[in-house]
Amino acid sequence: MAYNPNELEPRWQAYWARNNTFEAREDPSMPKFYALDMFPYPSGTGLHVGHPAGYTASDVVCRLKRAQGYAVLHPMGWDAFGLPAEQKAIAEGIAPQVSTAQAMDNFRRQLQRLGFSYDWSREVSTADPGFYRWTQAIFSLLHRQGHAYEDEALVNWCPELGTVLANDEVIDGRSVRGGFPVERRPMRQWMLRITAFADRLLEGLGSVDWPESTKRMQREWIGRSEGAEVTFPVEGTTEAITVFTTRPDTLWGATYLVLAPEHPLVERVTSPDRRGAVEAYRARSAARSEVERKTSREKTGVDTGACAMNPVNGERVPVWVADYVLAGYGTGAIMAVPGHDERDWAFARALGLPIREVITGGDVSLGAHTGEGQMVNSGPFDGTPTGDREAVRKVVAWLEARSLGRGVVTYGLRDWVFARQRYWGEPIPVLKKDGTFARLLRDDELPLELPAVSDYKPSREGLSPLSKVPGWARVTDPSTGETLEREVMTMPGSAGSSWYFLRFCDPHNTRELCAREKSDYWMPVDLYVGGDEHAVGHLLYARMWQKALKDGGLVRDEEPFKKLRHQGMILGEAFYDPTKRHTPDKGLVHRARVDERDGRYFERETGQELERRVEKMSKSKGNTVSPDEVIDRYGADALRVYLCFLGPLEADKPWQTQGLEGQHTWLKRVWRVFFEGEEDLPRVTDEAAAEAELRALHKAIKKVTRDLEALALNTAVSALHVLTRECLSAETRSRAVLEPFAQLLQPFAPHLAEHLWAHALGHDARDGGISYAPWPAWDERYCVEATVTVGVQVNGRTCGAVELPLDADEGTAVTRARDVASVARHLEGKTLLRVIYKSGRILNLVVK
RNA sequence: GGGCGAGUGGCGGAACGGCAGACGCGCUGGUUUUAAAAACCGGGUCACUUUAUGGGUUCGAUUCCCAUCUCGCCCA
Repeated sequence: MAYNPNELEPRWQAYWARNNTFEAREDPSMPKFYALDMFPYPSGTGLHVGHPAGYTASDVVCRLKRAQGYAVLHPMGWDAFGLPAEQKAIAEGIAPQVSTAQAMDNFRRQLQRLGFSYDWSREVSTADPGFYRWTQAIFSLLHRQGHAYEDEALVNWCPELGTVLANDEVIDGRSVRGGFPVERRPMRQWMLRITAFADRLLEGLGSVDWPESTKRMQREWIGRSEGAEVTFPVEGTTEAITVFTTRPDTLWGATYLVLAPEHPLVERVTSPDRRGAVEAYRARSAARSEVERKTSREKTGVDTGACAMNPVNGERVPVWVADYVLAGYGTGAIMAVPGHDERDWAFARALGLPIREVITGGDVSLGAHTGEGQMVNSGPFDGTPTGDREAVRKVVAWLEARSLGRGVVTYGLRDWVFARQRYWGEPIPVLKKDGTFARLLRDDELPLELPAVSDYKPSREGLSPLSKVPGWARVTDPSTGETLEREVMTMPGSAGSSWYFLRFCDPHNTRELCAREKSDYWMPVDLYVGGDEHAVGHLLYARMWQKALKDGGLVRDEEPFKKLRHQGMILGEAFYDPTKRHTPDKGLVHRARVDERDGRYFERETGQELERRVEKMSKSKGNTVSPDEVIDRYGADALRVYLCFLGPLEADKPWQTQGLEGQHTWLKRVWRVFFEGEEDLPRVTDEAAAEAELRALHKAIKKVTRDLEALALNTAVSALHVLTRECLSAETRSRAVLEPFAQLLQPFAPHLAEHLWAHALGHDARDGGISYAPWPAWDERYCVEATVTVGVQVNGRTCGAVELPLDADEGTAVTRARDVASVARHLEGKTLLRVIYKSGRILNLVVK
């Protein structure tokens, strides 16, 4: 026989399951390692090969860590609530409970076929009442902490889906799922006060090992800006306009004020003769979307006829209304400093308003000067340099001393809309009386389970389907006998995922969401792997919950995820008919209808030549590859190795089936290192290994170990390729080399490694297999060579190489280099000016 | 418009500021075979003064700095 993954892999998977090989056990005497994958939404279409790309990386690291003596927690579960299952329920009448359970079974089966070392005894689903009972308990905690409140909020309302969507569920005014139009509409909502955590969310980023780009995105999302609120009295009235500015040092350059069209003062300050124009303008801007208003280059606005007084110098400044000012930011009103702000400058230019220089260093007649300089035309502050925000601090102190304004901090971050008008989510554990909050459910009333319903559509008014379940929506309070109503909104999809990592530490606890001793042992997550599309959503929400739970004494750590890495996407090929570029599907031709000839692609029926593009894998593009079909042909080990080998973890990588075949071929060669002949007789002997083999081995141990710790899986695999080649050409099949070889292989191709361990190396399967065999250590003596090839450069250009002892001195090196013909040629007739010699690296001869 | 990241053979990709192209795919010659596949052994890949382009720093730049172009992602 030969290497046969389809026979061998299921056997070892059964072996791991039978022996609970990957069960995580707390052991205070051992260092711990918690590796977490962002758990998937179990969709009906199953996994494609993009999913396991990240899972393989974390699994490889877990397998290394176990061998290195860590107690490893590596769990998997399901982000089971969500819109697709609900849409399916509306369309086909299949209960989400049923379709989700089926999808979970399929995902679990697919993941298990890949041989991931998950502790399946800790599997959780966010849609399981035993889980969401605690999601509800956390909501109650947040409510008690004052972080959950009801408010009218402008939300993204999608009439077609009958629900409110999060900002990241809306793109270009349409729903991400379904592409239906979305409108802004005020609605009563549950909100979570994530803004209360803004500073802690910023500070925490300083202590985590995350990609810089992700940290930056969170910082920008939080959008902290320091500035001042300054009040401008409106002439002839008792009203005053409060503006927010990040540049109080430019106050003396304010030549007009601008109110957002929605600002409540607009009505009260507008002079009678301007009322008509202002009303017309407000109506017009109400029809424009926020995005449109922010991006439009054309600056429009109308004069209200009112004048305000600049409190710092008593000047009269006109009050305008313009929609480049947004009601939701700051106070909804700005002081315009056209000399030093680009939008203000463009607006002033367009409408003929005065522009004044108050900071030197630019020419305000040509454009806004936004850089630093010295304050001028600024009364007592003339001559103050504006660098380092020192001028800002001085002006704020001056304003505060005269009660003209105060220093404030504003945030771009908005509170978190924490409610959906839909069925398939966690019920919010709240009872109401006559439509207003009565009380939270008590602990002994949880979980508040989702009732079965027959109709999954929202009501006409946009209320969740739960409102239509009479026996559920109205209840009698057992203690008081009062008739109360249940909250019929459910929680958003981001609820369960905001704390699931804690439940994995103690998944079966019926008394607490997670015992402190368990979370204190396992948390924080040592390695979190997932897509960068969650950079600001999930990763911010989860951090906020962690902080709230810490305040409640339920967890110890301020930050849940110590180290974060994003895996890139696996891209597939998609084919397009260039003549149909403007059709709705952009000329997409399904993979099954494409023929390849000489590296060109043609549509089978029509013969039309097609354009090949590498794009994200998706069902709709017909370019997905299922792990099942790959495993059937090549085995899970080959798939795992290929995913590791393809390229750096964070990079987007195109899938090529031929590349996968290459890794399958490599595993077959590994097989032949350990077995020979038709009968697969083990070749391992107890004879001593040759020096060359030991060198190859120890270099491989060193490279694989270091690369794995840096998550450079692709180069680690290439080191194993090299080791394989050395072993195949070696004279001996020494156990001293092959045993560590199998161990190095184990993280990548665990099934094959187990097989080699048991059948080629003769380990008793009752001893627990290869997973916990101590990771081999390398001996540096075998990693350094006695002689090295050193490149020789003349004037920085490489023109040859010499073989030198590692400790050769400069003189020897130069003498030897002169003997090399290609070097001598470059030296002919020149004088040697300088020699740069870095032992073992380079010899550079500078000549003239 | 702003921010970030990336441009290296036919392809995926390697290279602490030091011999560019490890490793793999593809291609190709051979051995074996009735033939093919598989397997094994070998080969170069005219990219060649060269890592998108132009400058700079340096004895030396794929690597560091500046500008330009192209692509991707995010924000607006």
